[in-house]
Amino acid sequence: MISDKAIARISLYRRLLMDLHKEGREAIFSHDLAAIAGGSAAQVRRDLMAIGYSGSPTKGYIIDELVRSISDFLDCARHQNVALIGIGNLGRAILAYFTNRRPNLKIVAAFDNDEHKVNRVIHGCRCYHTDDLEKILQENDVKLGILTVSASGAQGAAEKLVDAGVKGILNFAPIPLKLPRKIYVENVDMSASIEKVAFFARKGK
Amino acid sequence: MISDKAIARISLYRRLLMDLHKEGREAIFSHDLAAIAGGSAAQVRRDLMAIGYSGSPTKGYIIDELVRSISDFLDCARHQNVALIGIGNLGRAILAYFTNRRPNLKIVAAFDNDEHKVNRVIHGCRCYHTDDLEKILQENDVKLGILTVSASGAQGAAEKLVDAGVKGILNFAPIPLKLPRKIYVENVDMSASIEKVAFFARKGK
DNA sequence: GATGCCATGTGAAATAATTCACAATGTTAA
DNA sequence: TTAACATTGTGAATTATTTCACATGGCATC
Ligand SMILES: NC(=O)c1ccc[n+]([C@@H]2O[C@H](COP(=O)([O-])OP(=O)(O)OC[C@H]3O[C@@H](n4cnc5c(N)ncnc54)[C@H](O)[C@@H]3O)[C@@H](O)[C@H]2O)c1
Ligand SMILES: NC(=O)c1ccc[n+]([C@@H]2O[C@H](COP(=O)([O-])OP(=O)(O)OC[C@H]3O[C@@H](n4cnc5c(N)ncnc54)[C@H](O)[C@@H]3O)[C@@H](O)[C@H]2O)c1
Repeated sequence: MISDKAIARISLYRRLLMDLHKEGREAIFSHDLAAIAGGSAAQVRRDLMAIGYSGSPTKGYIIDELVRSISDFLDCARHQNVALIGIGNLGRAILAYFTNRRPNLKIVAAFDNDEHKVNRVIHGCRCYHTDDLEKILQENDVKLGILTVSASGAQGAAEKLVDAGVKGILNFAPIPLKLPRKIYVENVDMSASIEKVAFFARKGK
Repeated sequence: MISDKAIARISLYRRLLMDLHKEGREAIFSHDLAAIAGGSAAQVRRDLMAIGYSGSPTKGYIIDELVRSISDFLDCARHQNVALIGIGNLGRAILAYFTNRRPNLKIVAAFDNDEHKVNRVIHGCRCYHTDDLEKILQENDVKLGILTVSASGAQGAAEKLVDAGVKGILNFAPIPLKLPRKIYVENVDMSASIEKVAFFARKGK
């Protein structure tokens, strides 16, 4: 099985390649992509090996073909719907950002338990009360969730998502979730990130 | 040298331990902390070995002592000032969040190149024009930066930070920065994170 | 049409991270 | 007092990830 680090890099490659493609660039060598992505050429080649795309030793990788290969590998055939739980500061920022960005992943519904936030439309996304979560998720075939509720609500909200059939969660709350093993959870721990920066900026890596 | 993954976990341990301390808990065993933090007992013990704190085989780790040990290890003696560049949706969410949260890391100034955003005070933080960045950072002895500008502005803004003496950057822009090796950069790539979730939720890990 | 050049793809080696497993230790209970 | 017990700290083993290094092959140049 491919590592999650590799998937993150491949996702980054795609984004960078799409930019290059827009600028009219047609092909790229592993060491150039590595320089742009901040890795090594060997690592780029290994990652691309995993997705089963072959470049040519003389031209390198043909950018539009490679982007397509990455998409075949990463994306689901049909697009996947995403729910966002917790329409606070961070949740709204994420809503604004993801709107019309990745065609393959679409935030189709947002939830909060604060009455002031439900029944509004924020950045084109309808907001519901968490009480309606299971119903709305099943209506929209949602299998992915982004969790941006406060720490105290995170575990409960995550369980609601799982009960509603969600298979993967991107968790921004600063606590680990206890969920069945089969649910894939990715934690984004910004507090740890800034502390890492403070530590290594001081001590050197 | 200690790994950056270990630092992230240690930062998480501290947060969890502080919560437990508030709830009145006095001591904890490695396997209990592991269960809460979502890791293995052996890993907890290894991590704590790195910071030089020893528990007792019968009581486990004394929580307030351990928190102090972690802080001695992670934190700078004096608190460290942080600058935030890019007062957009994400920047404001981060400002709101970090205000009065970590006493040791304080966002003391925010910057943007949009005239509408400068000279305001957002969540208690004064906003300046990026033209004044170097001056303000040196006046406030800022060595850390959080970068939340749009992708197109990220490289330039990062260079401004480095010129102003910043040693570590937490980068939310979706492109890798090209900076001198000695600058520590931590990238938070939310797009890659959600694509990871989509991938592994579908394929299984 | 040979030759040199350069980049790919990939086994193998190296390095990094995690887990195993157990001696050492202090506590409790008989 | 002593035996049984649970947990720590840590060398060693294991597993994961990255890097090395080179055979292979296409293309330009002579
Ligand atoms: N904003 C940041 O920069 C930042 C940084 C690090 C971590 N986080 C974490 O991200 C999460 C969100 O942060 P934020 O700044 O947006 O917080 P916030 O307080 O602005 O928003 C939290 C939202 O969650 C809602 N909520 C709380 N409990 C809920 C529940 N059980 N069900 C449904 N909705 C619920 C609240 O009504 C609120 O709208 C928090 O867990 C926070 O710790 C945020
Ligand atoms: N919001 C999210 O959920 C999210 C998710 C993933 C990545 N990001 C990334 O985080 C960054 C910020 O996202 P956002 O949603 O806050 O965007 P935003 O457009 O709301 O804010 C960007 C801010 O940066 C400022 N800016 C642009 N160029 C600048 C420069 N050279 N100097 C100073 N200020 C400058 C703009 O004036 C604006 O205020 C972007 O790079 C985005 O790609 C955001």
